[in-house]
Amino acid sequence: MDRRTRQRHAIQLVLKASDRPLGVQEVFEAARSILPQLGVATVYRTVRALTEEGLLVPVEIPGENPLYEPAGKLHHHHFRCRDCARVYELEGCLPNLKELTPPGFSFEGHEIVLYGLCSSCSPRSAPATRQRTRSPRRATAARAK
Amino acid sequence: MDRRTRQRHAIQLVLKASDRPLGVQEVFEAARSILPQLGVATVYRTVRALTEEGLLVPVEIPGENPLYEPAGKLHHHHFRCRDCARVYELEGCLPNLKELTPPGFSFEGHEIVLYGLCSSCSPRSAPATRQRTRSPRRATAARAK
DNA sequence: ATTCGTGCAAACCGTTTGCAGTGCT
DNA sequence: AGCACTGCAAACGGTTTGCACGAAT
Repeated sequence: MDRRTRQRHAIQLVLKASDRPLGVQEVFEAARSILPQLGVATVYRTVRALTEEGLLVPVEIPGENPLYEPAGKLHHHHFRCRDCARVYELEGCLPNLKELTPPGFSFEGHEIVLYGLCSSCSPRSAPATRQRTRSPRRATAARAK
Repeated sequence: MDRRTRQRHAIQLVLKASDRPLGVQEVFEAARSILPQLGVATVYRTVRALTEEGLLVPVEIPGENPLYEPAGKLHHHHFRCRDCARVYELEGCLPNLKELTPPGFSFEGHEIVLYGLCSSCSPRSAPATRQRTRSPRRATAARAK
């Protein structure tokens, strides 16, 4: 995966321009508005390649299809809005995680996901810019061999 | 879902007898040894029903198919062994989770998953009972409407 | 006797893959 | 020109669903 193609460029652009992790379908739709003839398979292949090259990091939210964000960010976790389903980046982490590890087990990594309502979807302080995304796209799909 | 059928009984039995959350496929195989004519669809339907009835709780490990465990346990999280892929129950939780919530967001829940090697798979202290499960079953599958 | 639950197979849907054509280099 | 990358469509694999049979009440 070393050539500079339009499609690869468009896909990277979309992901870099987003302030939140995106799913393959979202990337596909966004990139398609730049490059109409783009196919989904290419998005899958490219996202996978970029991930293997270390330029992209998969963000796995339990029960959902994987999202992707550009690599190189500081260690962080995510917040998922139960209303608009968007996933936001969180700052910081917790210090005592390792303490949960049972004796005899070795601790290597962790994942934390917070759930709730984002500021746009909170009943009280709904800002003017309340563009809901209402993205319920979910799908029973596979997880690769 | 109110009748006491053999299959429902077998499925509940398998899940109750396990010390760790199980996937649908695992439940299927185990229950099948009790009730050979059992079909997968029934396992899916029953597990879903039991979950909706509040008797089962789904355990979602990022990037994997959902597992299920009997409801009624104390609040806890899970540890996934990167070698044998088994998922273990952890005790306890962390107190400061809410602090990670950004201003304007409302905190409702959280999920924590630890990764590493379980005691059976740790290089040093491998106990005699080292029955590896090496379960690489993973699959690109859907997540249902 | 009813009617719910089951088993089977087809349908679904996100993801992967084979193949022939396209466009980088 | 050579070959990596793309697009298309078929293949995959876990999960769901329609339908007719079988069993619980």
